[in-house]
Amino acid sequence: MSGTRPSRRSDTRQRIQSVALDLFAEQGYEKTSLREIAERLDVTKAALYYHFKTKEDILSSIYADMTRPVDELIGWAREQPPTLETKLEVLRRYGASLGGAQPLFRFMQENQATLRELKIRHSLKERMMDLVGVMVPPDAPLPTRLRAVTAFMSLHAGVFGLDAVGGSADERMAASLEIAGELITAAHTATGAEPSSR
Amino acid sequence: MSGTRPSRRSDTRQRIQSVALDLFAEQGYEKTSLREIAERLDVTKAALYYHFKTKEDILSSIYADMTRPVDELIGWAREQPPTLETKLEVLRRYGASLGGAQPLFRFMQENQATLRELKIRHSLKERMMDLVGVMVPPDAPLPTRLRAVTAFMSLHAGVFGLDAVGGSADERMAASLEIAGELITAAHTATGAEPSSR
DNA sequence: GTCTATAAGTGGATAGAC
DNA sequence: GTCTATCCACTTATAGAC
Repeated sequence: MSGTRPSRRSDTRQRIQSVALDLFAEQGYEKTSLREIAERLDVTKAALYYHFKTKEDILSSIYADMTRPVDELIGWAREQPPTLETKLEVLRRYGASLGGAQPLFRFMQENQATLRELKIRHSLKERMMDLVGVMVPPDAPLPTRLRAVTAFMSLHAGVFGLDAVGGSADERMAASLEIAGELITAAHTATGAEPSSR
Repeated sequence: MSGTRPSRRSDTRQRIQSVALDLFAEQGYEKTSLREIAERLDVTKAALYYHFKTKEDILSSIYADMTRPVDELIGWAREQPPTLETKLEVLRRYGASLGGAQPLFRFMQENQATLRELKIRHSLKERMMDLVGVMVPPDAPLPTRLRAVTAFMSLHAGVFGLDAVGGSADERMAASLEIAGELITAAHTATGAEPSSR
């Protein structure tokens, strides 16, 4: 190897992403100005424009970089046999992904109105439906599909937005996984995979 | 009665609220300008300022006027005996409230970041916890409390944001109530009210 | 009760020097 | 790769006429 790759490209780009995400998550996208981002980095607005074409471009790049794990999870899940065990594993991995990209997911959940207007795949809904597709067949009855949706919402609830309910982050995650597991189990058996004692 | 009350006060105030809510829900709070609201009503910005002190004041007034039913529901629920039947009735009534003030609740769900900064009781979380307090005792274990939270989230999911899951609004509401009912039933029996066949 | 006019400021974005 | 300087559209909000 002839060195550590000539293009470390300066880490400014990543520092911008990091600071921008913090501010976006804290105050919302619209209320965060480029001036504010630049100030916190001790550079000027014009410097931002060297690295990113527009404000929206900053957000898009963060989004693309951080959602890869979830996309990989969806890809992985589609290759597995649709057993209950697979589905429970998806829940566990998804929960872990949420933890890893917490500020981004929190931002996405709290700024849906903004994201709807931007050209970013607004992901919350779309990815959710991809995941639901892994959990239950597309022709499953409505309550069954909704059960799957609710399972993922329970995970989201456990990871952010529920400090009010108390407990540590780990405890909340464990509790969420328990509830999500019950919902998916109910949905799974309802699809006729293994008729339960009903 | 000496007439229909002197102060109809001009319905302009209400028309402003109505148009503003539409736009807020459609585009988000920050992206909606007073000019836009005024234009759609064929009045000028200054006219808005006659009826409301600030932009935020418009939103506050909408909020106050439309969330009364939920506050009343919480009040009602607190006077009832905490039976399972009471709790299921709370779910039904809450679902109906959501339907009645759909644009507002959708707005609140999609603009959490904005609401956090405004001086409005951001209600989504606070009201949710009030309702949870009706459903399970404050000292209930974490998974039990989280089950109650998830039940309300399921109702929200059924009312808005889930066109992707298919079905009519009525069908989604019925399915949501079913799932929410299951979660609350589990939480209820878990608190020792009536040990189930477990 | 609604208007015109304008204040005072912020936003995103660009040109061009260094 | 980062800066200075600037543009201009647009924002909330106010003063005061009608």
